[in-house]
Amino acid sequence: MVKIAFNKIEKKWQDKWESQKTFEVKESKKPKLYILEQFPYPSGSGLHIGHSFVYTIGDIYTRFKKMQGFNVLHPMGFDSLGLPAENAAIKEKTHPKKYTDNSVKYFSKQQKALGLSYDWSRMFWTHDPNYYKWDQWIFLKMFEKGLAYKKESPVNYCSKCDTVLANEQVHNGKCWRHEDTNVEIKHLSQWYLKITDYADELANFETIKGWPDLIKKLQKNWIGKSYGSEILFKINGEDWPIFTTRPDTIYGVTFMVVSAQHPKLMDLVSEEQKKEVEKFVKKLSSVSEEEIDKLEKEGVFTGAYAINPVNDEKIPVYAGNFVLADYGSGMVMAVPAHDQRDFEFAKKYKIPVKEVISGGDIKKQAYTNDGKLINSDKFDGSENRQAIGDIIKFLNKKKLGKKTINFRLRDWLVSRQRYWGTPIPIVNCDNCGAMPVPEKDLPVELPEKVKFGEGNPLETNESWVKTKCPKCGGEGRRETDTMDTFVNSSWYHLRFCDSDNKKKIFDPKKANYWCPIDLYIGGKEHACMHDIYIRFYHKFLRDLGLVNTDEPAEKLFVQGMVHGADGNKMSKSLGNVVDPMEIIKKYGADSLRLFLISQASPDSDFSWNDKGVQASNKFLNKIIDYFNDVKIGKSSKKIESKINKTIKQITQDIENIKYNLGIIKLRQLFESLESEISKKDAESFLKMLSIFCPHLSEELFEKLNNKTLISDSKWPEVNESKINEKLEKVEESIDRTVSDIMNILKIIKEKQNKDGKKIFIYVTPMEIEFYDEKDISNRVGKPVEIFAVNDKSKYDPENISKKAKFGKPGIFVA
RNA sequence: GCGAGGGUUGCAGAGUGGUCAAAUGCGCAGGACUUAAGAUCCUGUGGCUUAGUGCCUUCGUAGGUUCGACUCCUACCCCUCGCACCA
Repeated sequence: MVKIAFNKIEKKWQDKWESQKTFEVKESKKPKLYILEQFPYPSGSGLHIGHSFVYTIGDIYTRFKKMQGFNVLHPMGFDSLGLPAENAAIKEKTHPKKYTDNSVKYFSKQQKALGLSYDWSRMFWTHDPNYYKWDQWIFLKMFEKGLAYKKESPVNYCSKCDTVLANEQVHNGKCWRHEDTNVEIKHLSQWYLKITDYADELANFETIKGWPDLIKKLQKNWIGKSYGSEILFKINGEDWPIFTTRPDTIYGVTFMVVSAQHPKLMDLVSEEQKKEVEKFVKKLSSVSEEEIDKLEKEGVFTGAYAINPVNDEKIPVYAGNFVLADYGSGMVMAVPAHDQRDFEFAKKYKIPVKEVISGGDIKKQAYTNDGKLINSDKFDGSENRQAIGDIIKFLNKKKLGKKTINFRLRDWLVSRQRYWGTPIPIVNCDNCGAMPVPEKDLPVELPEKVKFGEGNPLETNESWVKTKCPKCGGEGRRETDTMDTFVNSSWYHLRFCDSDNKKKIFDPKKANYWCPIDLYIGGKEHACMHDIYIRFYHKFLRDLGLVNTDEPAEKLFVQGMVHGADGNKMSKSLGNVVDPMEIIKKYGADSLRLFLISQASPDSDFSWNDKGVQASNKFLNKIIDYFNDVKIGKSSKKIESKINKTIKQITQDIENIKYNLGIIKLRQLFESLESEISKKDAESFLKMLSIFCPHLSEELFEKLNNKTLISDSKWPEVNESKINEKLEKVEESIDRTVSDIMNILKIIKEKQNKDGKKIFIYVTPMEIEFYDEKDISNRVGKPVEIFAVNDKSKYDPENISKKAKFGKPGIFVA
């Protein structure tokens, strides 16, 4: 027995793929394919099992398609700007750049240990100024087109850190570093990207037919296109627009609610109510919608009154904790009789409830069904659905209302008051305002010398902040906000097409050759954010004429989550985390890869299972043993049939990314392999195995005296004429016969306390050539004799051969 | 709270209208090999029954549709993901 040390051969083949540039590609006449897994944030703790899983899924598909003759682009890079590097700077006093560079090194080393088929020559990281230069360039293009603009909006703020906090840094309303400090709300003027200009196009899913329904549903609800009306209410002589889908209930409005986080809230508040409103606002901390929904609905009277445009009624305005400042106009009209949330609020603050749609009983709860209007002046008696249009027409004439489409999707707030992100290329000048940095001055590089831990780090480097206004040449100050790191990952798929380009963001010719991504693989947690942002950016770059496709990806594949062995999400606190590197060390990368994709369907969640990896490892060891002993010569008809059938099935399974089912077929094929097979069949088996377990397959392929790489070889083709269904049927009946014999043996042991000594089998003459005495004897553990039913010399004391049928031989146990 | 997905036999998981007591792997049991253990191989693995048969119960819980449901519908319970400054 020649044992193979997995770790040794893995290194050997990884080095060969690298030195032979096996997976490096360039544009060619061959049909192209672009396969991309969402690139990772290189966290300091290294690769986790979920990473190994996604990369393996993409790797298998890449190797498969390459062998089928496609020109496959499969790149990898690092989304390396982000909060963890900055947190490390604060907590561990390392510089984010140093922290990140180390992480990237560590991370890519671990990725290589998995034997992934990347074109590493295209690798980049987003904290490289050569990359984020183009983030800035896109920002300037958006600014030029009015898609980047400034607006005031609320943020979480810790007075002790003197810093804006991420949601993640807020724990139960307190700062992550100062448990005794309440997080406050502060309003800052911040940069937004006008993604809503693309909302309508993003809400069209015809262009992404290859995406899973679940993602399309999530995006649809997230974008939330709704048809309604905008109605103007006057408050202190000023117009306040509100959005509603129910203008039919406008006569039932008994109060208004403005978001407690609304930047103009204090303008409304009367002197008498000021103290109370301030107290109320101070209590609020988070800007998260999730929190808002879970909160008890509370409010406080502002002292202001709005005028209902249909009847000039005076309506009290409340500040509420459940209205979003960013959605619509940050104010809603409340109709307690016909909206449950408004109803509960009205009961709580003893606000009148006015019924305007008949048909319900509004004493205990709101009536939300249809009916005829009442208490609605001239609209009394009309059906409420009908009234929606009529009331809008009426308001439209007075220029106080109009039909409108509203999106739940909000503009993208990209400003971050943090260091480790792309600097926003703007110079603020007292005379000229916010001026774009000229293209020739890009990139605006992050200064290395800054202080962490208090305030916005960029503001601590005065010499960086101070600059000249690009327009008037006077004194200017650089924008110290950096961009949300989601910006970096919104167009990286295009940079991969031409990652070395020093002059342009990318060469459109190259991008148009490779795009769209044919298979994009990622997690469902990105459905509403990244997966929408990347579509938005792609469309924007299309409108600049840089790409000629409407969508970044033809097909999206959403992989499942790997849970801990206890079924829970892997987490340090639960102690159920599995480190892929330890598994590789112990069992080899091939075993890990095989386990990850054979355990469950790649698109469904599954739980880690130590025994499962061992089983994969065991399977590979059996394969090694087999190839040590096998005689390369001629294959039997049975094996030829099996091999070809397996090729046919497995090709389909891989195409459908049902790798788990493919592995089962490969295992079944392996179980039936015989001690002698042809070189071609042996190679076909290895080729099918190679996309899952590339290292071992290369090694065994080499042992078959091949000088070339299995990774460069051709995917086996099906020879339909070799597939023999009759053979397969016979095999099934042999299995059934063995099982029947075992059953009979069991029964006579139990009933008659008799041990069967010898088995006699009577088979039809047509089948007898397939029945092998030694094989069956081996399986049932008793001597076996097989006769044809028409054999005159057979031993058959009970005349059982008479009962034998095709596919069901007679059995006599002596 | 809202939106999306899911709950299958001891475990991990296949299976979306009949061919399902339900693939495959693990675990467990019996047998072969071995001085023995391990590895490997064979067989079995819901219950009862039977010389290879037949019957009963099961796919989160409770109902419903259907000649027939793990698969379709309704309600409820539980789990996972997302909710806009984590990536």
